[in-house]
Amino acid sequence: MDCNCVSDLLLTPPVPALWTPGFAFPDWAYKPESSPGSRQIQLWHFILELLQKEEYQGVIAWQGDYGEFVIKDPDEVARLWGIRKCKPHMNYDKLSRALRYYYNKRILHKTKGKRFTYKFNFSKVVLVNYPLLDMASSPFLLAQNHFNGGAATPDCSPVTPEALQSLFPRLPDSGRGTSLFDRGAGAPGPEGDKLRLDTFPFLGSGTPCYSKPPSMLGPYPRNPAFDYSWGFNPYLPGAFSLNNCPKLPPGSLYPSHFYPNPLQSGLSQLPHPFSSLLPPGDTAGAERGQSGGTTNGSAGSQPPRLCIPPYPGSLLQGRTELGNLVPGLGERERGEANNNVLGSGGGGGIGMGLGLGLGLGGLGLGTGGGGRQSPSDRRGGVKQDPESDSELEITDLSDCSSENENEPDFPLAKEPRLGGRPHVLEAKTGGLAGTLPPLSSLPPPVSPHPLKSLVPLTPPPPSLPPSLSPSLTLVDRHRETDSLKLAHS
DNA sequence: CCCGGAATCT
DNA sequence: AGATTCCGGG
Repeated sequence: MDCNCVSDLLLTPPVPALWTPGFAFPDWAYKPESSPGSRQIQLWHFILELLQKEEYQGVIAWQGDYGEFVIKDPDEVARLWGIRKCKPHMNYDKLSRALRYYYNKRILHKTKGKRFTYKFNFSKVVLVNYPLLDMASSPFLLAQNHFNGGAATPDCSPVTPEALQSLFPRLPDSGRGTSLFDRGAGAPGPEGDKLRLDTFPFLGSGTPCYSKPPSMLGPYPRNPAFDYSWGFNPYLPGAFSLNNCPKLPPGSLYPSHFYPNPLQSGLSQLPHPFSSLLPPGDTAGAERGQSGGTTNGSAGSQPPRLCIPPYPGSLLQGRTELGNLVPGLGERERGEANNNVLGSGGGGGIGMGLGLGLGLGGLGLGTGGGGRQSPSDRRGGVKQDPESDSELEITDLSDCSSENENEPDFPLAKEPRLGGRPHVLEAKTGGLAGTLPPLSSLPPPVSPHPLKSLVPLTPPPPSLPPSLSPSLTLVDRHRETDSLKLAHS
């Protein structure tokens, strides 16, 4: 409280009246402000956040295996983290300690032999946020799950970041530079929503395939298992089903209050996946282009949200599995218990998929103008120049109470040492590579996964671009993971 | 760098 | 609980 960090501000979403705490991260993963105790963003969220922002590609980026990322600039990451947490004395050593802290939780593990390289266990990450998700139901997760032969290796049974990104995709044009600390601006205007609706007839204002989250329908216990702060609740009937879609009033498909995102400064910045369909120039935030991000994100409008009704085509046409799942929700427990889901692939739901495969891979980064403006770019600057940080918007620590630390000063603009540490993957990142975790390393498809038949192959609506064909992407990705799996064996 | 124990803080 | 801080050790 004493720390009026940017993060604090950002983590305080304009919670609409309809908002209930029902949709939030599990407690251990994220404490919304309303909840007692720590409300700070967690490190791994922050990491994901950074990874997601194109402007931080120079600092941290996906690299190597699925889920693997490299901290290209440890000091910078630490600095950003320190800023976020109002810990001026944060450094990589401490940060890495905190990362190590995740090993036990199996959210992260270290890629041995590669400095500054860690790997997300996306299965865990997903589970954390979608604890009820039956891994057996997701081709991605399933394939990934087989990765380790179902063994309970503490190591990776990672869901591909790709899969994760299908859930929480990084906006291909994230180059518009919503800053990590800019939460408000660039909210998808009505235009954007409209467009999306237009693009997806099934989402059309006339027939919004959305149903109210349980929390909206009535009170339910605040069970972490029900928390979906990333905005998309796979367990919502409307999420997966084309049927039984209670209609919302026109225009209410993306009501900001419907899926307000508590992770305001974090994953909430994840854009609507469909926004990648927006024609260039349309998007609300497009104006930012090269400005290198916003200066302050209080546009007053709603923050960008992730309201993802997964693409229905990739879902079972029926509601069945979910229908079966949902009633059992209450019995599920939280946290680690959900790890079981990983191994308990067995009989579970079938082919309900995650509604992923939005074909992001086919979309250009379109990050439009300006090229990216990695914070590390300023490494060419001078250390003593406090201004050099201003372009980051993150660096304003004036709000940071220095009660904790008697020394108020952050190591402001760090000494740019572009040549200092090895900058991995600097060249390769032409466009999309920076946005998506590397897929290129994957071997070519080998053979269809036997379970492929479980994947709904419903053809996409005609209006859908080919790249969005879920049947294609799903299968393809399935193959990818499959072949990857083979490669590992 | 990386690891993990321990004390401490919030 | 989730860090943060410190630290000895590899």
